[in-house]
Amino acid sequence: MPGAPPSFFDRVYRAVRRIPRGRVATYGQLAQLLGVPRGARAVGWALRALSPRRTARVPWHRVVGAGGRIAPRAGAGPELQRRKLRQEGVRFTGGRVDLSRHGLFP
DNA sequence: GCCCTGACTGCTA
DNA sequence: TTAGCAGCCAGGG
Repeated sequence: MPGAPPSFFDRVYRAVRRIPRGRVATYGQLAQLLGVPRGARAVGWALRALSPRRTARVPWHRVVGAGGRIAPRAGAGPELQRRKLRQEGVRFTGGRVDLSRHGLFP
């Protein structure tokens, strides 16, 4: 809706929804896409503010930490996130996502 | 308008 | 390899 500038939250959600199935992006990458290279923390803050309703629409599980590490403080639990990613065909190596294969920017 | 919090990141010991 | 610290950004009280 023009005239209503999307807040930082909406931008984060939109960027997350752009992540194709079977791919993952890091907080830093998302922040960079939003024009805030060092706003990884802000991205985490936005995802944390996700409402249960939004959680079903936003593939939050496709967002991982630097190096493909699963955020240890994931709201729904790192196990659930890892499980969802595996269901999408994402491979884990040593408990980390292989960004070389599934990264948004391989 | 100030202070605190937070699902991060990178460096150093 | 693991642990701790400081820096960065945005929202809420």
